[in-house]
This record gives sequence, C-alpha cells and structure tokens, in this order.
Amino acid sequence: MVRYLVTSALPYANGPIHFGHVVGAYLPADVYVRTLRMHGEEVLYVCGADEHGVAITIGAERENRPYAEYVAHWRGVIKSTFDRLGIRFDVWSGTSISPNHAELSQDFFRRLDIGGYLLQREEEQLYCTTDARFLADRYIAGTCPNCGYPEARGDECPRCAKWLNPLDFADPRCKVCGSTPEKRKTRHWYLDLPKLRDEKLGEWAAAHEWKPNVATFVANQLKEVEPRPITRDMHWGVPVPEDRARGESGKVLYVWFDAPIGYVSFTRDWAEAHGAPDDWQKWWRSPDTRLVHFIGKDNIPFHCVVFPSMLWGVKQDYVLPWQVPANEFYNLEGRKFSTSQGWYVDLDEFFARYDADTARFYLLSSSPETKDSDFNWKDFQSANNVLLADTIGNLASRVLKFLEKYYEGKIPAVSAEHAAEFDRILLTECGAFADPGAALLDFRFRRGTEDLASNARVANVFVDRVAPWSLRKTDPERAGAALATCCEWLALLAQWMAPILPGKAQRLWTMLGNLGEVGEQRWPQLPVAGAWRRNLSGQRIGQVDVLFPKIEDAVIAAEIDALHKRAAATS
RNA sequence: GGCGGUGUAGCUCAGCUGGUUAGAGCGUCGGAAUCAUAAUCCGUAGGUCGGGGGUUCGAAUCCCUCCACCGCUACCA
Repeated sequence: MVRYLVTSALPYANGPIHFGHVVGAYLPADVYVRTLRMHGEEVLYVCGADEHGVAITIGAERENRPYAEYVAHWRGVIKSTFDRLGIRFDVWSGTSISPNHAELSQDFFRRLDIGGYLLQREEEQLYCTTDARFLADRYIAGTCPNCGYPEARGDECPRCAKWLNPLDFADPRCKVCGSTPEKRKTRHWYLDLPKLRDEKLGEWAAAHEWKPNVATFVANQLKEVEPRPITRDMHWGVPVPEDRARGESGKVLYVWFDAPIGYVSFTRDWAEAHGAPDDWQKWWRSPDTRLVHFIGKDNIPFHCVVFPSMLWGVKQDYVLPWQVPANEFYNLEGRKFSTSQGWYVDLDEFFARYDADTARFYLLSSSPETKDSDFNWKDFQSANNVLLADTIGNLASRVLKFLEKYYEGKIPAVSAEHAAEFDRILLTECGAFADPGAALLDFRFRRGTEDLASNARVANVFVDRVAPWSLRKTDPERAGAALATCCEWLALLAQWMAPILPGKAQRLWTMLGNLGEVGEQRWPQLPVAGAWRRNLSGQRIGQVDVLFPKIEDAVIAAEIDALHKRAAATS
C-alpha cells in the first residue's frame, strides 16, 4: 500500500522565517498532509532546522554566542512561527541536535566514497589569518577586475554583474574582519555528479513526471552538472569520517551535503522516539513510499538532481522523490521581503491581531504557484472580509441564527420528498461546486481556496432561492427541511475547510452540534443526490458565534502606513 | 552572459493535449430580498488574450522573432 513521506525544505537557523518561506514550502505541505490524512492515507511529515554552514558561524560570532546556542535560538523562533500557523510536523529536529544526523551523514559520505562517487581535488582558497578560516566567496570583498568597482563581492560584482573568482582580486578583503586574506592550498572532496547522472540519474529524471515548471529546469541542470565540492575547512558541522579522511583533518561536510540527509535522520529520530527504531526503513526504503519534497524554486537543483544522486549513490535502496512541488517567490506589496530594509511583516504583531486560519487561507489564495506573487494588505483584508466573513461565515450565521430563532436550535427533520426536492435544487440549480480536496492533492492550493468560496456560494444561492424566511410562514416543515439541508451542506463545508482552515473548520463543526474532530472525519465524496446527507436532523446546534470577524479599513491602512514608515526609517 | 518563468477584462487570476459568441472572483453600476457579520441573490460591465510574423479549414492555446517584467546561476523558501 502506498504511503506518503512529505518534507518541507529545512529552514536555515540563521534568522526568522517570513511569509515567503511559509507560503513556499511549509503551509502547502501542511495542507497537503492534512488532506491526505483525511483521505485515509498513511503520511509522515518531516522537517527540522538546517544548522550548519558558514553563515551560521558568522552570525553566531557576531552575537558572541556559542554556535549551538545560536542555532537553538533560531530553531525555537522558527518553530514557534510554525506553531502559530498550525503547521504540524510529525518530527521537528535540527541537523546539529539530531542524534542520528552526524553518523548518517558520515555514512552517506563513506558509501559514496566506497562506491567511487567522490573525487578529491586540491585547490587554492583565500584564508583569513585573523579569523583563522577559509573564506567563502561571498565573505570576500575586493575591486572588480572587470569594471573596477571597489566593493565587489567574491561571487559576483553588484555593479557589472560579472561572475567573479575571488582569487582574481588584487586587493581581497575579509568581509567579516576587514583584514587581507592569503592564498592557501587545501584539498576537498567532490561529489561526482556527472558519473551519477550517467549511471542512473539522467535516465531516472528523464523518465520522471515532473511538474511542468520543474521539468525543463531539471533537464538543463543535468546536461551541465559538474562535480560539486562536499567538504569545507571549518569546525562547525559534521566531520569528514576519520576512516575516509586520508590524513586530512579539520574538515566538515559542506552544509548542502548534510542538510537534505536531515530528512532521513529526522525520520530515524522519529522512529526511535516511537520505540520502533527500524520503522524509518519502511518510509525511506520501500518502493511503496511516495516521497514529496515541498520547496521554493531555488531548491530545485538540490531536490531534483543532487539529493536524488546521493540517495541513489549510496546503494541502500532509498526512494527517490515522487513529486517536487516547487513554488516561485512571494513578495510583500511588490517588493522583496527584507528584514534589514524594514520591508517585512512582524509575525508576532501579526498573530496578535489576526487569525492564523485567515492567514493560511490568504497565503494559499495568493501563493506563487506559477509565478512570483505578493502578500498585499488590502487583498488580505478582502480575502478575509469578502470570502471568509461574507461568503462562508455569514452563510453559517444566517442558517444557524435562523434555527436558533425559530426552530429552538434544533436541526429540523427532512422528509424523503423534501430531501429529493432540495437535493435537486441545491445540487443542480445553484451553481457549480467542486471537491477542494482534488485540487489540494494536485498541489493546486490556490484553486482549493477558490473551490471553498464557490461551494459556500452554492448554499447562499440555495438559501436565497428557497427563502425560508417567507416559506416558514406558509410551510414551516418545508422551510425547516431547507434549513436542515443547509446544515448538511455546512457540515460538508467544515470538512472541506479542515485542511486549510483547521481551527475555523472545527468551530463550524461544533457550531453544528457535531462531536469530535472535523479533521478526523473521512474526506467526503462530492455530494450526489440522495446519498450525501449525514442525517443531522434532531441534532441540537452549538453556540453560534461569528466565525470570521471583519477587518476594518483603518486597521489595514495602519498596517500599510507602518510598513512604509519602517522602510523609510531604515533607508 | 547562460537558463527559466511570466505578460488574458480596472484589480487578482483560470483557460490540459489548438475548434461554437474568450472565462471566474473581486471592484463598479442597476435591481431584488431582509434569515444573516449593512451580509446575500440577480443582472450589467464588451479585454485586438504584450507586439509582429508563421503553421492550420481554424490559435490565447503550436513554431519563430521582438518587447517588458521577474527569478535562478548552485550556503538562508
């Protein structure tokens, strides 16, 4: 039987995450996982922080904190954002704390080496004697040999956009301490991607059915792959295994190499925590597993080429990715999110004022599935007020308040005759409805949010058409049956809402007088006349309250104003 | 430079392998209704589907080219 192993890109423990990260790799994954579970599928959702790499050591040193403490801090901050958004992983760990991670990463290295997929090369790099470390390209400044710009970065000149080699700088400078680095020779291991491609990956990737935006990209990547360095001279990270070090010391695995292995090591952590240490194998080494990586587009090469190469190259029967839903980028009001430039949404303030479910809904409804898109405050307000409050929330209010007022808060009976009549009207004469789950399982999250609104609209049309407020005076039984039909529909709506709006779905569920968790319901089939009602008649409804409060214009205006003021203040 | 993406009604976007009068939501305007969070429902608005060329009986949908915007180019989605 098929099972789904879902991962979200490991967030780098070097700062807070913003809505761009959330909408790119985490929220859609969470919604996907919830949807799968309601469909009765077996799912494991894995994530954790990526905690190695130079950027982290520099960040920590700037703050004068031990590396471990520094990454623990950001690991916690990031996790709390996920918690507030209702993004629930089955495992959340970190590459520096996972008890399995170092050993497993070394195991990958060892097996790749033994298999002949690693190369060793000697090269010159710039070494900062003050900081006692080799410098990554981006931490070197100098005068651009191409255009003479004095503040060029080691990887690229910001003025002439020329791709640079920092060894070509006449006046290299360490961007961290300002001193002049010296050239030193060092030996490093490289992953032989061309060989891996020729033996397996090329064929696999060509045969694989990628999403359209990923397919061409992968094909091009494979054409041009080159061996890629997988070690670095530093002390923060997973050490190169001694038995393969060949006399080299002071080297760790490059962060990109160990990071994706985190998916596997965290799964092992999870298995051990559940008292079944071998369980991870079922997820990673069974052909029945569908491995789904949620990532942003910048991660496509890793997840479609590099990591699969590693997984295959160790010859341990690891599964290769089944789908890699990659999103484009998400901006804020037309500009890139940038903490340093004050162009961001403070998530603590955000969640103090707004509902997490509303955020989930809006983020998905505006998510960058086919092209870059924006978080836009006015659109956020509109999504809440128009789609959630007016269309969905008000539907619940108008129906349930009516029942409270005239039917003693009980869902009325429906005769077979009335059921047939109202099924016909609701299902064939009130507009189109769709199964949002189908869209969600197809990674079309935007579409899923649209379906939700459309489905609520169908019931609004139904209410208007049947007009129970006047019918009640002439035929209260029929009016009651119409309202009961609406309750049945609301119960469906609550289930449809559950993956995207888990909290609100649950409230609607209990408002209808249902017990238990809506998220634990079996995903409903698309309603068919005569076979879709749960038969809620006689059930006492719960307390009816406003499902989605509106957001006032002034509140949004203040947000936009604050954003611009903050940006102006930092520039 | 290389590679990729996008350009459809005021706004945000759907339109798979080409086929009757190009669609939805929001907004606008008019009307109906009054159960409801002044919510809902109905109708309306006429966009040369970025420009040009080509293939075809027929293209928003395929090909070429040009323009514009965006991204990636491999350690922060």
